[in-house]
Amino acid sequence: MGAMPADAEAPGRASTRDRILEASTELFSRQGYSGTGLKAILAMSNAPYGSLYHHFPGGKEELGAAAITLAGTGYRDLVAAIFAPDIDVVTATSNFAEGAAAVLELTDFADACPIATIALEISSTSEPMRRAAAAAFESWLAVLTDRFHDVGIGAPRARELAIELFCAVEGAFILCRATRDATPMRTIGRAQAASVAAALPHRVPR
Amino acid sequence: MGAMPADAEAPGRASTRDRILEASTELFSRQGYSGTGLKAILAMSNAPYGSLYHHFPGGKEELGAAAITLAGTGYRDLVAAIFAPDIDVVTATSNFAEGAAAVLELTDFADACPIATIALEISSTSEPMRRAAAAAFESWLAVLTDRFHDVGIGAPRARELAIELFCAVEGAFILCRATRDATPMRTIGRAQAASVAAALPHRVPR
DNA sequence: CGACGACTAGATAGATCACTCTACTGATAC
DNA sequence: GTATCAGTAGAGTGATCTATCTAGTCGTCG
Repeated sequence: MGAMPADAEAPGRASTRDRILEASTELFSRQGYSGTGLKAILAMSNAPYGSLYHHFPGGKEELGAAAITLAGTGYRDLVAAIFAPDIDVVTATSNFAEGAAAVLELTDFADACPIATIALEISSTSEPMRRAAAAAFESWLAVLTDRFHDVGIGAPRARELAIELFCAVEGAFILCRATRDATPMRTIGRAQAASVAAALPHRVPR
Repeated sequence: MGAMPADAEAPGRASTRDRILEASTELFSRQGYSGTGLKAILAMSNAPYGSLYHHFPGGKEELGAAAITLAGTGYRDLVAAIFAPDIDVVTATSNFAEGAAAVLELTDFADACPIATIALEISSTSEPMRRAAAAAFESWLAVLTDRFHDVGIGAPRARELAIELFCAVEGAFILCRATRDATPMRTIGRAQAASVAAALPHRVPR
C-alpha cells in the first residue's frame, strides 16, 4: 500500500508540504493572492516546483484554498482560546480586540486577519477558494455563537452578536492597516464589549 | 502657454483619462490591484498604452492611487446623500446597510466597498496607495462624524460611532461576499441603528 | 536484489506582466 | 507657414508568471 513517510511527525523539521502551506498563508495574507508568486512561496519554504505540484496537483488555486483552510483553523483555535470557558465573555471580547490591536502595532500593521485579504480578492473569481474562506469564517462564528449561547444568551441573539463582533473586528483591521493606527480596533473593542454585556441575561447580584 | 484641450468637458464622450480611471476603479475593486493587468484596463477604456503613461507617468501605482481617490470621493458623496440633513440619522443608518445589502444581492455579491480590497492588498507594500486609501476612509468618517455631531452627539462619541459603523459595514462586506449571503449586512444594520439611537441626546417628547 | 511509489529537484515552455519607445495627429501660438 | 505641445497609437522589451516535463533520490516491500 505504498510507503508510509517516516517523517510525518518528524520533530526537527516540518514536512515539505507543511512548510509550503505555512509560507503560503503568511505570504498570501500579507501580499494577497495575486500579488504572491509561487516562486516566492517556494523560496520561503525551501522547496522545488516538483514538490509543490506533487502535493497540490490543482496548482495555485488548490494551494490557496488549503492555505485559507489552514489559516482558518489556526485562527479559530486562537478565538477559542481567548473565549475559553473559564473567562467571562465580556473580558474575552475586550481581550480579543486589545490583542488584535497589539499585534497590529507589533508587526507594523502587517499581521491582521490572515484570510480577509484573499477572501475579498477571490470571492468573485474562484469558487473553491471562496468556499474555503466561507467555511473558515463560519467556523469562527460557530465558536463565538456557542460561547455566547453557553453564558445564557438565546441562540438567535448569540449568532447576531457573533456576526456583529466578527464584522467590527474585520472592518477595524481594514481601517487600522490603511491608517496605520490601532485606535479603531480599541474603539470597536469597547463597543462590542458593551454589546455583549448588554446581551447577557439578568445579572444576579452576587 | 500650450494648448487648452477643447474636449475637457466634451458632452458626448468622457475624456480618455476619465475612462481609464473609471475602468481602473471598477476592475481594481472587483479583482484587486495585482489581479488586474493594465491591458484589461486599457481594453475596457478603449485606450492605448501611450495615453495611460501620458496621463499617469507614475505607472500602475499612480493609477491605483488615483483610482482609490476617485472611488473615495464617489463613495463619500453616496454616504453624504444617504445621511442627508433632512433624514434622521437612525433611518439613514438603516438605509445605508439595507442599500449595501441590496446592491450586493443585485450584483451577485461583486459590488461592495470599492476600496477595501485594494486597501488590504497594498497597505503593506505601497505607501502612496496606502495614503490614498487612508484619506478616502477618513473622508467618509468625517461625513458621518459631522452628521452625528449635528444631531447633538458629542464630538468624541460622534467619531466613535462613525468608526463603529464603518467597521461594521466593511466587515459585513467581507462576510457577505465570502458566504454569498447578505444577512450579516442586515444584522449589523439593525445593531448600528440601535447604537446610533442610543447615542442620541435625550429625546424631547414632542 | 529489483521494482515501485512517494517525494525532491530544477530546467523549460508559453503566456502575460509592467513598461518604454518611436511615430503620428491635430490644435494652438506666433 | 512653422514650431510647439498635448494627446493618441501600438509595436517591442525584458522580466516574471504559472505550469509542465524529465530525471533523480530514498525507503519499503516482494
